[in-house]
Amino acid sequence: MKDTIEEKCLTKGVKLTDQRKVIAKVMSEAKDHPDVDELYKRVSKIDSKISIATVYRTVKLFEEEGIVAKHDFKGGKARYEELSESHHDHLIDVKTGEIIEFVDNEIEQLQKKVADKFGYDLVDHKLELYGVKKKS
Amino acid sequence: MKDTIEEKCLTKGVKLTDQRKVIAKVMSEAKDHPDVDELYKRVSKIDSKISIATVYRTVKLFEEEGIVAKHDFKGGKARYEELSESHHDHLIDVKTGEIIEFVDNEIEQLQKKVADKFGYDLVDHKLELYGVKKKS
DNA sequence: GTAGATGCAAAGTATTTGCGACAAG
DNA sequence: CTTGTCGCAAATACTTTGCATCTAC
Repeated sequence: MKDTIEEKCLTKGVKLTDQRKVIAKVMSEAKDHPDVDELYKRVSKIDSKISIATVYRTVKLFEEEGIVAKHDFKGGKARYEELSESHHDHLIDVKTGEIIEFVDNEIEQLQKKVADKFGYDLVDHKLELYGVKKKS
Repeated sequence: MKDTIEEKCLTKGVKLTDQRKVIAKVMSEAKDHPDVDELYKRVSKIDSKISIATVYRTVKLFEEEGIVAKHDFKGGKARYEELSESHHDHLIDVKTGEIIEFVDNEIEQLQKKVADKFGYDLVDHKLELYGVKKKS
């Protein structure tokens, strides 16, 4: 049930090198949404011989295999997170950069309906809310 | 009522140079969501002396002034569109790249509700649907 | 007249890639 | 073995910037 990234690689026939294992571990443990630079820093602490090119190649590979999700939040840098079975969207605090994950099935349904209305089948979607904490 | 980009510049105290007028015109006439390269091409046809640096500087300025919207759709390049009073979201055909604009007030309301639930005031949001045309 | 805009080319970022050496299946 | 991966540095792609010149207001 708890499909780790490593297990998914085996399933999908992705060769499991030492480097990939380290990167998989780092991504699994990440509670945030790190960019490649950040991943590289964390990975380097475990194995300083891993190059940033490998990190780039690996996250791209994982993304193509549907193992991790890539986000292009504001800021130019792509950020990644492990893909779990439970889909969620993001609420981003524009002041602090903090990211809150949420799910809203009602919105999900409406999205399907909209796509349907235009004659499309939804293959993916992205919903980002940008907000500021209330005074209250 | 029909605030042109030029009029908005005057209102906001943005200096109206010849270059900016040309860029404003091109953006106003664009029915699609061009990236800077594409804008530069169109602008060049009108005045070939305008540099791409100016296009970059101008779209950035317009964005900061709230005159145009910047989108980071898949593909690395930022794409722009004139901001009209009517907000809308995007449905992107993953096969053709075609972009359909839509509005769904129900979804808009739910977004506010979600932000509210977490104690946030919504300042912006981004909703992109990616789909493929149905066989039907 | 003066603050701000432009063009050009050089400098930044973020990401990708060619290549010889190397390792997983 | 053989195919695919890695590290490295060079190359790309997109965007920003320093500086001297020019222009809208």
